Amino acid sequence: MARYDSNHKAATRDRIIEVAGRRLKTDGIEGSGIATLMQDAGLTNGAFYAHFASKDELVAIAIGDQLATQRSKLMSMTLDGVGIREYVRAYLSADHRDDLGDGCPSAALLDEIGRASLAVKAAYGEGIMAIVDDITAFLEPDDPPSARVRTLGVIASMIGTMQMARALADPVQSDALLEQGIKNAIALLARDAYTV
Amino acid sequence: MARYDSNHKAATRDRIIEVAGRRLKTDGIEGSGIATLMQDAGLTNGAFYAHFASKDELVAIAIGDQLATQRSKLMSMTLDGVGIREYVRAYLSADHRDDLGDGCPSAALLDEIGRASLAVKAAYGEGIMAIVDDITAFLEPDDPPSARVRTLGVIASMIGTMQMARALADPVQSDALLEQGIKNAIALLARDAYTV
DNA sequence: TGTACATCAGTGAACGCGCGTTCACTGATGTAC
DNA sequence: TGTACATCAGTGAACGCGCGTTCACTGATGTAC
Repeated sequence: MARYDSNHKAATRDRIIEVAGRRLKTDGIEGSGIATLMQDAGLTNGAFYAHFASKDELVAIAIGDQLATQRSKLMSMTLDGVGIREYVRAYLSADHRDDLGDGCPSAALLDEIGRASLAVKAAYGEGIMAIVDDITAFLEPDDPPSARVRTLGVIASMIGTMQMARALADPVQSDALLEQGIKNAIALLARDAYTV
Repeated sequence: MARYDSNHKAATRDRIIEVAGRRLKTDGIEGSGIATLMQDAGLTNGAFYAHFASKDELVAIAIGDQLATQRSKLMSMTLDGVGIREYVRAYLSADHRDDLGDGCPSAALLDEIGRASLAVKAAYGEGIMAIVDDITAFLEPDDPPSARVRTLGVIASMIGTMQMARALADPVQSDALLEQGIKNAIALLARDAYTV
């Protein structure tokens, strides 16, 4: 193979992490094999261990990367009262429901993360809490200790709604649930913002 | 092997379904192998196909059975305003979070169900909707078409909260989230019951 | 009453396959002389 | 300028293992005569 410029290997590693994030969300952690992940990145299975110590390490990194991507997308929006409602509507949309690969890693993987290694859970916890902190800073700049957990509660509610919408085979029920989920999230956010 | 009385085989089948439900919730669908499931039931792998056509068939049946069990437990309670709050508190408790095997199949498996076969999703949809209908009949006996989806929304919210509580490695955050989830579920129920 | 046979739930070895992981090797390039 | 060697990202075959599934067989019992 060719000799590459100094950042080639790092770029390859980043590419693996990115395509792995997508594949994990589509097929699940246990449903995604090393050979498939590497093929997605245009490589063969053997090269994997030149970049990562184990599948578990990649899973932790890829989940952290997915959350970081979600976070920066979120931070590029204006999260005032209007912006947050827009975000809720986009999150609980049929488009998001039907697009696992581009979607939220929590909705795609949360119960598997609960069963995963401590390393994966730690990476997930850090990533989701960074998002929670950012949103909370927008919603309640005074940031009382209880504000973070209220934000987290709304997020958890939205994740459960999306998972349920994906599990229901009946599209009418699924669509109706998403609509209801939007109302619920907005109600909880209002409650959070204006009552203690 | 012995010749058994007429209901022996049906009893064995029921036992497999029951232990499979527990194992699936603990280890996930992809994480549970036939050999392990049969060992749990005190049998060897080969006997599996005398009872079920495939792993997928058992998964669909076991998930349906888990939901039916949950339903009958729920129906043995008085689901008035007080009873439903009690149920929410029991659902979003640390005990439930730490006991996968005896717990809610939705919280344990919902994202995997979303990726599963149509047969599994259909079994899940029927089971969860039966529960939703029962609860709705208690909460809003007039049963307007929108009442079911409001009940489903609260359930989905509780499921997401439980999954998040299980994914967080930090017990302080996890406990706080459960507390918040109880408040949220009760708020959504009140909203559902008294506003349109 | 005693013997031969049918029944059938369950056994356990085997099938091909994909898993995570290892490793000897490749081959295009940069460097040394 | 031309040749020999070092580098190293990536290849692809192989490892032992567990997967879902198949199947010839077991062996305790009930039935037939």
